Amino acid sequence: MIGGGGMGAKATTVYDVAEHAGVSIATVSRVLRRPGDVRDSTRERVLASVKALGYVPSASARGLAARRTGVVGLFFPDFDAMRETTAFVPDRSGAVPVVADPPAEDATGSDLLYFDEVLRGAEIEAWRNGLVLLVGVGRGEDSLSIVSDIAGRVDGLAVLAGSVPDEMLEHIARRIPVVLIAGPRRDDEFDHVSVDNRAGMRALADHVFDTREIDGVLYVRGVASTPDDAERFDGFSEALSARAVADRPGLSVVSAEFSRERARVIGSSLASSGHIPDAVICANDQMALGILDAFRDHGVDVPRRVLVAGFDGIDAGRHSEPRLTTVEQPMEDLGRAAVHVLTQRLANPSQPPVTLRLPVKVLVRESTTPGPPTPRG
Amino acid sequence: MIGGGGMGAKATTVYDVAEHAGVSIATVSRVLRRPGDVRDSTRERVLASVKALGYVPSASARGLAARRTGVVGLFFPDFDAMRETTAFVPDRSGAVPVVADPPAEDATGSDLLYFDEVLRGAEIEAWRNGLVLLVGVGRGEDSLSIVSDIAGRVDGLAVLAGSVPDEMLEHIARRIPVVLIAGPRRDDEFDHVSVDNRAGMRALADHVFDTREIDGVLYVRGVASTPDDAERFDGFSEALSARAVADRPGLSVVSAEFSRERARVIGSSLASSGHIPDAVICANDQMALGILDAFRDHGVDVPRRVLVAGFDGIDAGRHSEPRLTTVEQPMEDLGRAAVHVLTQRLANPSQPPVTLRLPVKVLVRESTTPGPPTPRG
DNA sequence: GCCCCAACTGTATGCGCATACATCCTTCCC
DNA sequence: GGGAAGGATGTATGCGCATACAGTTGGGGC
Repeated sequence: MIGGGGMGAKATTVYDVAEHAGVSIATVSRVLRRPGDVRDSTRERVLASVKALGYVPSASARGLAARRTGVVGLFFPDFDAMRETTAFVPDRSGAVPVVADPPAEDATGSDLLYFDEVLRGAEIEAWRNGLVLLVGVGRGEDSLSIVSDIAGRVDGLAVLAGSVPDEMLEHIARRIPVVLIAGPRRDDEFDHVSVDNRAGMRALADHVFDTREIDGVLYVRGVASTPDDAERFDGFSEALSARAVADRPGLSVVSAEFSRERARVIGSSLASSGHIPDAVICANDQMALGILDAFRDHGVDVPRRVLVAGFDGIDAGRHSEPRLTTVEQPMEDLGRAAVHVLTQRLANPSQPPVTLRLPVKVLVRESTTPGPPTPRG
Repeated sequence: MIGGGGMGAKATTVYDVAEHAGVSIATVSRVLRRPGDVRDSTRERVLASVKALGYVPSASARGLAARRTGVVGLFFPDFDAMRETTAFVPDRSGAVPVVADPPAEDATGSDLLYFDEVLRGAEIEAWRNGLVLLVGVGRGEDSLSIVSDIAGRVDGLAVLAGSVPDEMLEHIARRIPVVLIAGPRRDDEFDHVSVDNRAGMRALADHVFDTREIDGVLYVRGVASTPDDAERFDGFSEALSARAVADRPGLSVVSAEFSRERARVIGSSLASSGHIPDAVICANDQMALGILDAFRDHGVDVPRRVLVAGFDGIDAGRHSEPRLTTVEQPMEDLGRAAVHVLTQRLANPSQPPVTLRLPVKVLVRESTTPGPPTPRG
């Protein structure tokens, strides 16, 4: 029986293959690990036995003996954690519903897409180095045991900064190399990979201020305790103070905690109070989209009445009306860079801590481009 | 030194912890595996040593001893394989480019997004079962060794149907359970998880034919050798033959191999020849988008002159002009179902092969909705 | 005060493979 | 044809943990 997989009859091992091929287990092992060390005729005989017996080497045993697993881990929190608490129940109904699907603005929760790209990059770079990628998603209180579990399975671990307490990171780092993704440069011994939040926001703000005369600007912060938010705000402040006092815009700052909905509320009260600034710059795209939502609802013309810009380069920003000017982060490269740094450290454990700053790019779109609107399509 | 991770000084083991805590390794193991079996005072002492020494259990050793890894694998091919052959080279330039980002139709290559959702579902279901997810992406000729490698690391493997030769699957299945995703019901011993392609396309075609009088219809196939394509075509044929001969549309069939570009070429020649059917139904969204591209270029009005529909529910179809009517596949549920089935089989290896058919949904959008165009935004 | 049982803890072993080292077999050269 | 230098293969061991089983301890009942 083919589908019986591994249970019941125990899986075949090197010993089985060795006996079947009439060689020692060392030879079997060599055929699989360093085929060149084995005579052609022997190798073929062993491979025939491997096929005949359906032999697949146990990575556990291999990892134990070789003291390395060939796996790198990627860990990030699931901001959307509470979404799926239900057990999976197969639905066997046969009817196919036919429903109208009216145009709607993009759903939120695009954080996951963010990770998807990082993950893809990590997988690519892992593959290029002959490694396999293990993904771990932290959910609530289990997070700690999950990271630890994963740490035991891999040769190196990439962790989204802030998703794991420092204490745990240090614990893990005593066993394997750890690289932090999207974290700030900190005064620690970890390797880091991140984007240049400060320079990106600086460039974005400069662009907005250069587009036309801005008397008042609103900066919408995210969660102030996060490094990303802090760095972006620094970049913004820098742009502001770089301008001559004469044409330096008046500044208001408010926080919407990276939430589209909260930003929408803020935008609404702004619009209905009539105190609309000349530009709104947000620490991420979700909040910028929330601002756009509110302004559209209140008939506030973007970009003619007010310029709006975000940060991240999420997909939804390419489909909004108007399309959103933003700072594009190289998500996939973040993932690649993380694994890249891990392999470097694995190859050379004693090298000093590395910090990679990936460059970003300002994408100018209609939300900060006054003038004749670009025709769609 | 914290960042030194695992190299050089060898990682701490149960033996170290046991000695530090003044107990035997069995007790250390029990503290981690079945805390209830150990006296409170002992447990606390051991845990203190674990923390003090930075102990993280080796999953390799654990897996070897316990004969299970606690990992499930997900394997799929990278259709976009040749994209990233370059090594990752960190870019350290400090300048932030500011570039205009004109509206553009979505890039292709959305296949990956397809997998992203499956992956997410698989991860969720794995987590719910106390498992970890290992992802493998097949690329070219390495694919075979990659699958085999992964098979050695996991307790069960979910594989996208068609991405691995049957021979290899059977080989692997002698060691661990294998579930095929999106494959057809076949006469084999594997477990299967797929969507109801036939019923979905049947419902889609019925919808199109019911929308208004269709005299001539073009069906655009994908790669005819794939099960998905075959099942969808069956569903389409079924819808056709279910109609009274009197109002059964004339049929043309052509293949664009699931490619947007090829479909665009087909659409162009159609438009310039003047032989435009009343409806075009495509075996996937990418091809439907290609048709839309061509018709737009040639000024053919969709949906007034011709109805167009696709299959898959990819994101780009929600942003096209007009938006694309399609059959939405529950990608995430596919991933969840696959892992669900795996856990079932792991729990009960002797159960008969399972086939799960997930329901689909027809999303009716403007590409098949004649009448006043829905205002955007 | 003694015995028995339950709750703990320790000892010993094997999981399946990689690999250092020993052994045996070829070739090749003088 | 003898021997040396590799080349090919076999032998023995340990990787770190889970666990069956043996051993120890502490109470409780009589």
